[in-house]
Amino acid sequence: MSTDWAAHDLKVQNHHGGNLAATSRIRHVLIAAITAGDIAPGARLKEIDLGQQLGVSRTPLREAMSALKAEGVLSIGDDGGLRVRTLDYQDIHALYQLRAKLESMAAELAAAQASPAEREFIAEIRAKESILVNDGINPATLAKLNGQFHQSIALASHNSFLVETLQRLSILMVLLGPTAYSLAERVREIGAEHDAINNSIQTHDPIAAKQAASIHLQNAVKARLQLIASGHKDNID
Amino acid sequence: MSTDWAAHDLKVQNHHGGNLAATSRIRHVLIAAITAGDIAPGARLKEIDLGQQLGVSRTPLREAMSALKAEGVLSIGDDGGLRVRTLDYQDIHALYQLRAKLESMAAELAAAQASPAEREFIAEIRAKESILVNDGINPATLAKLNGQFHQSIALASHNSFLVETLQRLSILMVLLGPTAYSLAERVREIGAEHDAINNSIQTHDPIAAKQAASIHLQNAVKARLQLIASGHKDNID
DNA sequence: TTGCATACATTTGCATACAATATAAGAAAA
DNA sequence: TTTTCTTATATTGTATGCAAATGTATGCAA
Repeated sequence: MSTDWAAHDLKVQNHHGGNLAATSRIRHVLIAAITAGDIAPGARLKEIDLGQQLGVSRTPLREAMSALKAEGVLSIGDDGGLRVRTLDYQDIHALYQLRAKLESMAAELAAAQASPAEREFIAEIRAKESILVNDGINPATLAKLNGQFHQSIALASHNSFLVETLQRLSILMVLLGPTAYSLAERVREIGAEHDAINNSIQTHDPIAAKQAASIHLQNAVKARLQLIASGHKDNID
Repeated sequence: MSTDWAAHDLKVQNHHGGNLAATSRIRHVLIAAITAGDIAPGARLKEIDLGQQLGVSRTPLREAMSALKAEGVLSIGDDGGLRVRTLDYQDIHALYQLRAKLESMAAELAAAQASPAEREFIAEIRAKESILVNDGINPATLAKLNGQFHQSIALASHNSFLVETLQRLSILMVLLGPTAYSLAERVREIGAEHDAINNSIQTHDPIAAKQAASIHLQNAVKARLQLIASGHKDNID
């Protein structure tokens, strides 16, 4: 395996005082590496190797892994070693099923009680996304914007635990493989579905929003299953 | 503050191989201490003191705290110190709102697709609970059985992420204070509500199960708010 | 060849030591 | 008295070393 994925650094987003450096950074780097496919699900993470590649000692590394284990990203395999969690067919269904329920709940609540500023914010993200789609921007950018769209809706639900939970589930999505706004066809569909959600929110229609989000996720899992079946491998919404 | 809560030990429930000793144990002890009210929300956790009381060094302690932070039980306060998370009025609403959605989802799925064995298991727990209620058993035992009831339903949903998420939320419930099956009146109501859920599951009626679970949680939050208003302090379902 | 046992190597778990940073207290100057 | 600078102390962050546990390989015997 190449060792260059340690290059997944990023400005340490330490807004006020938090756990500035290592532990938090390691967590992000590991997630990034998994997202990029540099570390595959099932791969065993050995503390010493990992520490050397990341340039940190085992102590903060273990803390990061402890957190990731709690989040369900890592798990202890049959051999006792810590591994990247693997999702089987049933897990994929379960994950999407739960996300569908929660995303539609978020959309419903957002449509009912988002503030004007929040509605505008959601609309702006959707507009940006729409433009980028037409420009044929790279998948990674679209995936990021997609995440922002969903998160802005979650935030507008004004339910912090819903936000946390969806955040957690979206991290688990990386276990399905690299994101794939690479299928032009599906990209268009996603745009239309996002539009439906956004419109419902803008018109204060909770029922429609809930419905639209539900359909969106239903199509997402369908697309995912197609990808799996075709062995094509790639992550969609 | 008394230091005797370190006595919250417990047989190391290490069924196959897990993290037998310190890190895992610390996590449980801390949760138990918070549940019992020995450590109040908002309290700052200082590594050295804590380590001495628990008889462990800071390293495993930090790992446990790192995990609890990821789970949302602990959070970093304004001063940068790690504290037990405090829930404000809105948080309580949000927590119950999310639980309501997920518990009803679990009940719905369980009613639709639980195996015969799973249905029997759920019914047995309910029966046990019913007997204990009539015997006037202590609140702690009832709370434990209540947890088993809800968990057995979650498991019967056959959605592992739903199980994980509900598990996580139920841990956060400890932040609301000590459990309170101490209100005789509410105990009876809970029994009736559990019966409704159980019956719907036994008769394979997903819609009724969903409805019953939803009502159950709605009443739970109402009871909780009453407790808060009366300053009576005590945890209900 | 298969099963088992023992020895070896690897890896994790924990503790201690060290470093850096934040906090509080106190003294000096305005 | 108030403010600020300094110093001391408390607390968290990181590294390393050691011990225990666990997986793995090798060899022997059936």
